[in-house]
Amino acid sequence: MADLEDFGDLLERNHLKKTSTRLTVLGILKSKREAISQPDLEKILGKGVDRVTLYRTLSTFEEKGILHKVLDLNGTANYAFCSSSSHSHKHQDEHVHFNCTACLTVYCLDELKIPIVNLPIGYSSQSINLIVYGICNSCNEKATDYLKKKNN
Amino acid sequence: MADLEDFGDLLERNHLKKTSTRLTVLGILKSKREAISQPDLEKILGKGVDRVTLYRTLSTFEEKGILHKVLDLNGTANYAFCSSSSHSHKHQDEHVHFNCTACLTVYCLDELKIPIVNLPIGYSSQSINLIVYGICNSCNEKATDYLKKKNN
DNA sequence: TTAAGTGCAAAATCTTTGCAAATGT
DNA sequence: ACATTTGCAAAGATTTTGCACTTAA
Repeated sequence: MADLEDFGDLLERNHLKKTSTRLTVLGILKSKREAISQPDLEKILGKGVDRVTLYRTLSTFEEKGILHKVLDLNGTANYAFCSSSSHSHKHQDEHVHFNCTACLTVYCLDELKIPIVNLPIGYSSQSINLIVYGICNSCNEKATDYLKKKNN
Repeated sequence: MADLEDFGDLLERNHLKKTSTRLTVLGILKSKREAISQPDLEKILGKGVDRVTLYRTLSTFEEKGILHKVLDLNGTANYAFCSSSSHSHKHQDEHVHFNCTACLTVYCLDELKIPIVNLPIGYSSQSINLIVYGICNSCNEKATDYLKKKNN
């Protein structure tokens, strides 16, 4: 699998050492299109990885622009792989996020770009965050299935 | 001042008792167009108001749709008066927020409505949150003044 | 009077810090 | 070998809970 190689490159480019925690975290996040919270990552990783290390790993990745942070409904930080992370050092994640209020998953809708906002005079923009709260595809389907069953 | 009366009405309409903490908090938030964090409110209120009561006051107000919660850069909850709070029970705050990365103030840009987002099939929206990070008018002016002084 | 709201103490979470030991280059 | 990263313990910060007391209606 070339992915591990890619992660190695990615870490190297960012002057970070290629440690197992870092590779694992990148692997998990790359494989999903969801943003995952620190507590959830902790569950996935099991107790092989120290919580503090995870905190540090995530904030390092965020500083380097490898991951971006999305705050969900509760203000919990969720992390997702930056599709543009290979391009630059800059923290740019100008796509829409979707937070399902049923399953709490945070989706990165990479294809949906954030429209331009005309700020009042004197205000200058550094970055933008647009998050839509609602019911995701999967939860909507579950609800539909449930109703079907009920009516049969 | 008719405001206190208004707050009384507002509380009554929401089946909440007219207590001094609630009136004070509403007064503070109504007078600003900024969203204020729990710690900042606590500072303003002084130790006359218990921290726990403040937490409960804010979350009650949010549930009732009297205040809306905006998460700033750090994921800290900031609360602002809902301009539409008089209309309905629904939590609708579809305007843009601005979080200054210099002074950390969260502004409600009520006049800036959030553009419509076309979600992928199967996703349904309940509410939307758009927050722009950057430098606010006041901080930009301070920077300009500083440069002027420096060059004279 | 009495249900709702408050204040205090204490628990539960969440996040950061300091430092010695381990690890990648 | 040496700077970086990790793990642990502990501190700090934030938020919630339980319960007796108080207050608005």
